[in-house]
Amino acid sequence: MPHQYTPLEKIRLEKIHRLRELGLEPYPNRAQRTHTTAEAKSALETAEAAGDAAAPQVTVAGRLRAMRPMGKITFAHIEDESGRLQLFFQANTLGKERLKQFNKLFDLGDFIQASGFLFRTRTGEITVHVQDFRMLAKAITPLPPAKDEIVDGKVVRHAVLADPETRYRQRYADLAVNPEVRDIFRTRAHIVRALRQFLDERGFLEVETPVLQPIYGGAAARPFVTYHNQLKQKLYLRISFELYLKRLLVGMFEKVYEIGRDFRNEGISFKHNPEFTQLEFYWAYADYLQVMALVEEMLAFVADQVLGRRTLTWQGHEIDLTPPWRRVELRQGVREATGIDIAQHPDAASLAAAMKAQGIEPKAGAPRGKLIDQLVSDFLEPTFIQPTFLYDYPRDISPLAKAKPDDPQTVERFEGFIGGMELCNAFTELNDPLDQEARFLEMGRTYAADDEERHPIDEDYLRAMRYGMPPTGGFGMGIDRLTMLFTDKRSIREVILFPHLRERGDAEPPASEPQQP
RNA sequence: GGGCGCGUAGCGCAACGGUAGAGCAGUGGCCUUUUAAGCCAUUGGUUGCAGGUUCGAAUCCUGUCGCGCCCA
Repeated sequence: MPHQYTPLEKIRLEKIHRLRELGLEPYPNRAQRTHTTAEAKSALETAEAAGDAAAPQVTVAGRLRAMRPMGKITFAHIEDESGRLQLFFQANTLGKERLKQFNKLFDLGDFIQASGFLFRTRTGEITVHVQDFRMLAKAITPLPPAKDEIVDGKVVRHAVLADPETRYRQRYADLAVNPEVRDIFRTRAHIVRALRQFLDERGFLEVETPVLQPIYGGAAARPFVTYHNQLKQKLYLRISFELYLKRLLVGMFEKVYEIGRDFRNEGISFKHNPEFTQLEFYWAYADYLQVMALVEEMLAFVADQVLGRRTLTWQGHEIDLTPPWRRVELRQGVREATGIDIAQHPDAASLAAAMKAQGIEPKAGAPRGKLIDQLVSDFLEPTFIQPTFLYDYPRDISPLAKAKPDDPQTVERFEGFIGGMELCNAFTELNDPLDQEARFLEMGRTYAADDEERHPIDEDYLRAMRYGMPPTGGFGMGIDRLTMLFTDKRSIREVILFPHLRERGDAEPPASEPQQP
């Protein structure tokens, strides 16, 4: 269905028509910007500092964000990515007709260009005395008006776009009127840059592995399924990179990492988006304790780079990322929190009975590992506000981790928590192909055929393991959640540019449905 | 998946059973140092959608769609 223009939009369409009648192209191909608004301001400050008599001449460009026509003069503000700048339009300089064109045919939200000399107004604000101006791109739809008022030095925003649904569905409008939202994504980029720098400096090689995989694995999650028409082959969008990155260790790379998108066909919540960004690295000849030390160093480095300090405030909590982080052994942590010693309960039935005895309702039909997972999620995770490593996990929820030499029921694995949120997961990688095969088979028996976390066996991965993989420490971390911590956001949707929402009735249906397997 | 809440003009909101409103934005006018500029006038609504109760529904009820929060 074609767009129905609103009355406000129709007025602007009419203005486009009038601009063209006047020979003023509302969508010219090129701009002539000489200075960003920030550069223009510093140009004047530099000239003033040098005692320069001549005012700097600039051409600036940006979105019109405020207009104050006052008879024979008009004040306006434009905004570009570097900030805002005031423009001064005067009938004496431009002529009455040109001023009227600006007042009548230019609207808030339009991209414009203005040329002139810089000066300071009576109040001292750096301003362009406009000698020429032109439309760069006419906005037909009015942006939600966001007026800022400075009260006691604080910016008070009036009537800003705040509805979360509109903000996520029309992120472009959100970004256009809410500069602090743009800052979130600058921080996010900075975090990723710092992670790359840290790993690159330590000899890690950045690689790219398949997103489309014939067999999914490496995590406990349901995949998205797609289909290659010509190969007549079912493919899965990856749920993790793990099995491919470890194949690279077989291939003699010793330190590899990948930053990319994982896809999990699961519920959407304030901390889950169906596609999310993950960092995984694998480090040959290292174990999970070395990985632990590297990780706390890495996050302290990121904090230094991004925040310039090692503490951050998240949802009212002062969080200190300075190493070393608190370390909690899982068995001991569970025992202290619940009074249950999981080592005394080697099977699900026994553990479930112990939980009931403590007044905890065990998840029906869950295997032992999932019951332990339940205890961790309910009793430990929420208490891990300061950075905490929880280590030594039960074997049966960790099919890719290596058992402890003295305790075959427990694997060398840790998870990192901050702000009560799981942030990362790591282990000494299982590199014994026979044990790995046994684990896969074990998973197949333990999990019901319809369990979403039951995985098909990746025979090619086992083949790779049989060629030999060195002892290795591996690591995975959610970049989205890390960004939430660094930007003090409670919802993952605030740190993803275009989060997934349920389809609205007004969406255009695709020309043809994608082919289904 | 369950519970609670929200959906009113482009935006942020009011009206909570009795004529749908004010502000900002818009439109017309006045205004040569403003900055939520000001002043005068003015346009704009199938109150998410579909039913029901009622003399009368934005308001109460049911369903539905979307979003948010809490829980699983």
